[in-house]
Amino acid sequence: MPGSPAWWASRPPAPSAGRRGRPPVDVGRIVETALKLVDEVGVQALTLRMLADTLDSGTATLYRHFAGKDELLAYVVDRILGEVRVSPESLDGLAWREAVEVGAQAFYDTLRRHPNALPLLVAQVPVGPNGLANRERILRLLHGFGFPVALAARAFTAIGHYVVGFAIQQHGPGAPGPGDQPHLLDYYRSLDPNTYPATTAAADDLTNVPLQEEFRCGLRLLLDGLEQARQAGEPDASAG
Amino acid sequence: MPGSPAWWASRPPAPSAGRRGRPPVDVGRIVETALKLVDEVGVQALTLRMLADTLDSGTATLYRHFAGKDELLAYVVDRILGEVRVSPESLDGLAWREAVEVGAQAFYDTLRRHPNALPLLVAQVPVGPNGLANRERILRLLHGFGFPVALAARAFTAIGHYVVGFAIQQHGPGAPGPGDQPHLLDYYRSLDPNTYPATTAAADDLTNVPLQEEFRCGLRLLLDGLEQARQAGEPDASAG
DNA sequence: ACCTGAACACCGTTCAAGT
DNA sequence: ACCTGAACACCGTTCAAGT
Repeated sequence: MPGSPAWWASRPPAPSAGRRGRPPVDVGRIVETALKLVDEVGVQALTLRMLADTLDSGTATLYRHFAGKDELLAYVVDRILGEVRVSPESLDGLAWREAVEVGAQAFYDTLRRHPNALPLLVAQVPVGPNGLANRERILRLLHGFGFPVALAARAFTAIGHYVVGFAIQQHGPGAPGPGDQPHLLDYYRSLDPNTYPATTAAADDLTNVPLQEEFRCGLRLLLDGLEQARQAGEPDASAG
Repeated sequence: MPGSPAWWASRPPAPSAGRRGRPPVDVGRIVETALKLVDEVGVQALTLRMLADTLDSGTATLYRHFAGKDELLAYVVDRILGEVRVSPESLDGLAWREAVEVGAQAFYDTLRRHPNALPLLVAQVPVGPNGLANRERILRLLHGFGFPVALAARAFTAIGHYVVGFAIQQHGPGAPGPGDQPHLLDYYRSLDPNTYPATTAAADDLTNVPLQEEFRCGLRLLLDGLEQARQAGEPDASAG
């Protein structure tokens, strides 16, 4: 089912109203609660039993709204992508690079709010409504600034990869938290300088860089390359 | 344990020789077999029972060599990173961009050989011996071409993100295989052109691009940006 | 001293029995 | 007609009992 986008359109029947005074168990509340639990305990620790208990329900009930855990998690991903909000007015008068930076920053900020959910965002192409809407917005922006269709598509992919890749390495589960940061630095420094001279020399730069700065620095590198390709006027100007 | 690099140095005692005619169950053979199974059935489907059966052993035996499944999988990751081999002679006389392209291509080719293992490479900073060696090699190369230490570190991170991000979206589990490709294209085309004009217009470019070409195109965008930063002479030339 | 069968406390998923 | 308790076939991990 995941990997195929068709399932997104075929939703189960509308949920019934809640009874016995409990709030109704509808798709929206399940997804909202699942995201809250993922934020709290992580993707790996989330179980359907835990989710059902939090909803004052049973695991079997969840299967009346979703085909399985994977489908539920796909809805959680789209729920997160819905948080990426950039008001059109805030982009007025900006050059394409600045506008894309605002969008990438908003995406990055959203991902930072849900670090435990990051593993969910890497394994699939998001085909939910919010994922589609975000992509549509960026593609239109780039077209408006003269990007050929093919280059705009590649730019979107490259920028998306960069943001998610950066976020997961810096904030994903397993990434060193503020408390572990010195340990990772110590680890790099403890390596034999004769065997790893470049790594030990760059130890500080591999661990101690302010995140916001490093995020923008790498993003600008990517945008610099895109600007060159745009000016060249065709997507494959630098190839062959 | 994952996320902290210290465990890598503390290995369990050397394994005993095999008995009863079976091949010995040592760390190397466990990791090799685990990688083979991951390649065949995927990360999600790999179970310790399956691994133990393949090794003609029991699950409890695995815990004499690894602290748990996570640690075993970290060894599998480093085993994969050991496949990235670039002979120093093949880089002779190349400009830094060409040399980095060769390295990134070798990394990408290795990942393509193990598409089912890709989810393992995104959630952690590889601190195993092969991961360290690869990073050391690239950092030294960049230093040799005049990259300041900080810029070289960021370049390595950015390029690594790009390669893994590209590979997982194109080849990871859940990504559309050759058989699903037309379905994804049809899905994009089936969207309402009034709601998603840019997405439907770019449908072909989002699904039908030759992979090798798209990989190099995006990589070159990144390298273009890095070249500008290098010429500017300092890592934060474009910032503030 | 080293190995491991069998158990433990779970997990996602299903379905027959309830209301 | 809709919901769900209880079961099913697993999972990663542990430890007492074997050699």
